[in-house]
Order: sequence, then C-alpha cells, then structure tokens
Amino acid sequence: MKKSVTIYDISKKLNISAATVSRALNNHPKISQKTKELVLSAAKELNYIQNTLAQSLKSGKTNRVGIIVPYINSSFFSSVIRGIEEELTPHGYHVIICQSHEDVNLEKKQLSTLLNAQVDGIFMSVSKTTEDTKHIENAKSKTPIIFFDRKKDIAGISTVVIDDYKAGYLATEHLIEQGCRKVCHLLGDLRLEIYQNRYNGYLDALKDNGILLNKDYVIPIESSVEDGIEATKKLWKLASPPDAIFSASDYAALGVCQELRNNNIRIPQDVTVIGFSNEPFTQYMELPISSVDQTPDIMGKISAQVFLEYINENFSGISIEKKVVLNPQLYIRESSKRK
Amino acid sequence: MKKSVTIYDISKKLNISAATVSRALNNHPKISQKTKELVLSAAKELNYIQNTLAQSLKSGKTNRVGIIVPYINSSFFSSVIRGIEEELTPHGYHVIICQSHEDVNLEKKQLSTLLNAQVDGIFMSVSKTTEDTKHIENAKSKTPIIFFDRKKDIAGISTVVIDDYKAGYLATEHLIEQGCRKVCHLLGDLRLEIYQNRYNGYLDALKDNGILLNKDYVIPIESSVEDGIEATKKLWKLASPPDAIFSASDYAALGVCQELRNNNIRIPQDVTVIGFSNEPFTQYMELPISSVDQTPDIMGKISAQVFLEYINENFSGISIEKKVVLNPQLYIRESSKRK
DNA sequence: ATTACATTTGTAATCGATTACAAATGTAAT
DNA sequence: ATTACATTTGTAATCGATTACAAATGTAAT
Repeated sequence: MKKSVTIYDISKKLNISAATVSRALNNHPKISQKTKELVLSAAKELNYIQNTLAQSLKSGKTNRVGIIVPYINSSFFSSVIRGIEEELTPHGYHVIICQSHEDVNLEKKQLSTLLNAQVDGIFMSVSKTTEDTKHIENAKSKTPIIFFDRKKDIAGISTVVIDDYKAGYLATEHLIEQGCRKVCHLLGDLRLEIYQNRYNGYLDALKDNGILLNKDYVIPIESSVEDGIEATKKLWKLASPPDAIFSASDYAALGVCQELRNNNIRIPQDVTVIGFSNEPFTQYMELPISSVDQTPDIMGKISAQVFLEYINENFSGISIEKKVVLNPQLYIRESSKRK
Repeated sequence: MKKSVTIYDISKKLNISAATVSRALNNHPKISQKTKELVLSAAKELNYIQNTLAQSLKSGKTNRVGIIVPYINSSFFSSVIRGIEEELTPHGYHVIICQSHEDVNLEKKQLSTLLNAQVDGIFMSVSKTTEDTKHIENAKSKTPIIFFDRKKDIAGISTVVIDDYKAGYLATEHLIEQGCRKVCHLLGDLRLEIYQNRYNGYLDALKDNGILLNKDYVIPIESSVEDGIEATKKLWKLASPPDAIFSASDYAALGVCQELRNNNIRIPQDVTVIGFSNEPFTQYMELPISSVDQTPDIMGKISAQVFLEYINENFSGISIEKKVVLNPQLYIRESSKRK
C-alpha cells in the first residue's frame, strides 16, 4: 500500500493546523479566502485524496447505498439499477451492486457485507431461495431497506413493485380476445410472490371470460429457453393441445416459439404466445414476441425517491412505510396479433 | 441513523477491556477460550456488527475492489464481472460495480469515487470517449489498476484481453472459406483498440487470400440493431453488393439479418453473416447467428488472478506488469454455414 | 511463602477527518 | 493606547477498531 496523503501533510506544508485544512477543504464559511486558496492548491500539488473511510466513520454517513439483485445480466435488473443510479447520483450517493445468484446464503453474505460497509440504505429484490427472512428483518434495524419487484411481506419495509396480478390478467385477456379459448400458463417459481400474482391474474381472466381452468394447461417452469421447449413438448402430447400460451418468462416464451416452429405449428395462427419482462430479444426476433413490460427504469427511479424521502422524513422523526404499485405495459407483437 | 453497537458496548457489558473484545472477535490465540465464548455470545446478543470503516482505516486495507465497465447489461461485461467475483470472493474481497455509460466524465467520477472508497484495486474497461488518460495514470499511483478487454497503453498497468486481431482474421477467413469473395466489415468505433485490431485482422485475412480491399465494403457503425440495418441498406445500394458480412457487433449483425430477410435475401445462401461477442440472442434466433466468443468468464477469472498476484508480489517488493492475451473462439452457426 | 515463568488481559497510541470550544489576531471606535 | 467586537485559526476530543508494550494473574517448583 502506498501511504496516502492526509490533511496533516497539507497542514505541515503550510504551517497551519489540520483543523483549518479540514475546514478549508469543506469550504467552511469562517475560513478566509486566502487560506482556502492556499490549502486547495497545496492539496492539488500533493495529489491529496480525501479518505472517505475516516470521514464516514466520523459522520456516520457513507453516502453509499447497496443494491442486491439475483443477477445483473438481465435487461430488467440492469435497467432498475440504472434507474436508481440516475436518481441518486445527483444527490451524492454512490451505488454498490451485489448479486445473490438466486442463493439465499449468498444473499445473507451480501447483506452483511453491505451492513459492514455501513451503507445508508439497501435496495433489494429477493432471491428465489429466500424463504426464511430473518436476515432481512435483522438488517432492517440497522439500515433502511427497500424492496423492488421481488418483495417479502415485512412490516416497516417500503416496496416498489408492478401490479403482477393485473399484468397476468391483461396478458391472458389479450390472448382470449384474439379468439383463443385453450389458454395455458407457464408458471414461474411460486416461492416468489410475483409469479403467484401473475398466476392469479391468469386464473381470474379465465374465470371472467367463462373459461374453465384445465390443470394440464398450467406448467411450472424455470426462466429458461430449455424449460420453454420442454413445456411445449408436454403440452403437445395432450389430447387437446392449447391455442395460446402465456409464459411468465420471456426466455421460456422463446423456447416455446422455437419448439413450435420445429414442429411446423404456426404462430400466431395456430397458437398465440406472450412472454413477460420485455427483454430486448423479444422485439428482435424474426417473429417478434409479445411481452409485458415492467417499466424497470421507473421502478428504479421511484425506489430511489422512496429512499430519499425516508432519509428526509427520518430527520424529522416521521417514518411511514410506502407501498408503490406500478402499472404493467403490454407490448403486443406478431406472436399474439391475429387482428 | 441508529447508533451502532461497538466493541465498547460489549466490553462494558462483560466488564473487560475493548482490546480483549477486539482480540476475542478476531480469534486471537492469546485470548482464553472462556473469554472468547463470552464475547461471542454477548456480540450475538447485542446484534453487534463489525464496523469495517474503522477496521479498514486502521489496517489500510478495505478488501474491496472496484470494477468500472461501460455498462452492465451486456452478456459480455456481466460475465466478466461474474468471473472476477467468483475468483475474488473466496479471498474475502468484495466487489463494487460502476458504470461509465461510455462517458469519460462519468468514468472520471467513478474512478475518484473508488479511490475515495479506498479500494484495494480497480478493474476497468475504458469507455469509448476516453481519449485523454490522465485520470487513469493519476489513479495508478494510488491503487493497482487492471485493464480488461478495452485497454489503453499505459506503462505499469496489467492487461487481460483477447486477441482481437486473430478474432478478426479467423472470422473473415471463415467467411472466405465458405466461398465468399465480397466480404465486408461493419467497423466498430476506432477510438477503441479492440475495433482497430478486429479491422486489421479483417484486412490481413483478405490480403492473405488474395482479395483486394473494397473500401465501400467497410462501414463504420455503433453497436446497435439500427446501425446494422442502415449499413445493410447502404451496402445493397452498391453496384456490387457483398456476399459476406463480418460485423464487429452482434447487435449490428442482428440488424443485418433483419434487413436482409425483409428484402428476401437469403442467409447463408446469398450472404453469410458473422457477429462478435456471442451474445445469447445469437443462438436463440430462428436463424442462429455465427459469432466470436470472447470467453468473458475466463477473462474475469484471469484478471482477478493477475490482481491477486500483484497484491502478493507487492508484499515481496516485486511488481511486473502482466499482459495476458486470450484466444477467441468462433461459434459457427447457420448464418454462415454453407458446408 | 517465595520465585520463575507462562498465560491472559489492559493501557494507550494510532488510522484520517471533523468540530465544539477556546484562543489568537484584526479592526474600528474612543 | 485601550476597549469591544468580529474574524480567523488552533486545541483537543471523537468516530470504532487494532496492537505494541506493559501489567496482572495463574501455575508449578522449591
């Protein structure tokens, strides 16, 4: 380690006290203009870098927030992150991004790393394997936490999510409106609320349109191309294959489309397909895939705003948890457009 | 801010000194087993969290490294990040991810934020707009820096890259081997070395195969679907349109395929296409697109190893910069396979 | 009981920056 | 020159954890 330049080095050089240097660097009003200029130029000359560790230790504020997501390489999560960044950067915060890789143990580790790093707040979307939430409830007493998208019901934690129920309802209703009656659903991992809600939306849309649920038409999947292919194979072994597929995952919807094409089943004439998340590839396909957009940029921005409000409220002693629910946006493309 | 529990709280509770508490928590050999157990259980009871700010301030080591990438939502960069993480996490490091969004000013900011955060090292891939590198040379004297993929030539900075020249050469050669003679190149931003190298590989592969360069066949693009479409339009206005396209970007290659399909030009019969980066969508297309894989996971892992070696060497006083060059991998798919 | 030594714990300084309070210096009026 | 006040700077404690060195305590032999 290179020994770093401190305010003492500056103070020695200028024959003034470290306190004065500190004040000059922070543009304290009671320091004369002349001294400020001297200090600033000396700091530049010595290539001084403020040690934020020491500063944060003193102030109890790090101006750092943490974000824990299952993984960063999806359009959805990286867009939320960008939204949070864009909202917080102007307020002087900087963002630490951690991945849980869908593993609750890693999530615990990341959480405690962030707490150790004394972040001023944590944004998180829980992993699939997060069932017990003690680690989160525990962290809550140390620093404000905000859930986005994938939440757990914990008192005192604000949440920003989309209306997954409505999204599931609208997607299903859209397929029915295209003339489909045998609508099936590729169901996401029920350990996550979002998938339960999308499923509930699907169920109610069927009911409201007088369609009886066929349990064979509900197939649990992971969010992968392979699972989409497998699900399709299963469905077309049924006596009566479906004429519409609402997938809780874009990747699975992609697998569906591949498998249908391989079997010369036409989309959307024979089967309509809609996915979820509006991943960029859905619009790039030769046959663009319909999908539900979760407005991740807005989700990020609003999460950040909720955090900032919390920080301010907390100074004045108030502190109410917020529950923000955003509207999903359907993107209807060729895969489900029969007109 | 909630006031945090410190070792003093524990020491008061147990009527021992803070020094003993500190030693017990760090499993110091000269502390009796009984005391260690007492301290550990008291710490648990009080919900004690070690303040790494104070610890790092004392030790001069933060066990934190920074990564600066242009953006995180590409398969390439998120895979490199994951590679670095997987290699460093077992060594107790944790990773701060920053995005420059291709903006040198933001890059400067992120760099100084990381320096202020006293990271033990910085991994970076420079932005497109980084021409002047003073900020990086400056940072170099504060903390070890490692370039991956997008580097600048700065003495004393280790680099881990793929052989982009070879990649360009192999991709072009592959298209020629398929029987194509009118091979064109969608050229990336020349402010980045990687694109210059890919271009040079293209040029030499042409030359070695006795094909004269047609300057109309080299079209500068940004890495986007739109630019791929535009480039294709330009190319097919030529008297003699190409029969092969080597794109320095997968997204542009995708645009090419879309535009060709819209004009009923067959791939690979009429035109062969190969992209670059092996983004997941290339294999998911109905007509899968050939691409060059940059082995980002390996790039990440090796970058991390170079860092760890540096840290160790530095303790023994040695310090040699390393230049690692990885081999690109061609993934030949339908878009360029004429057999 | 005394001594010699090993084991365990405490004292106090330190990392770098901040800030309440005190002290020093400057300014203007008499 | 003295006084009263304003402006500027310094002293010293502090944030939380670590550690060299010193001190205290325990153990075993005489």
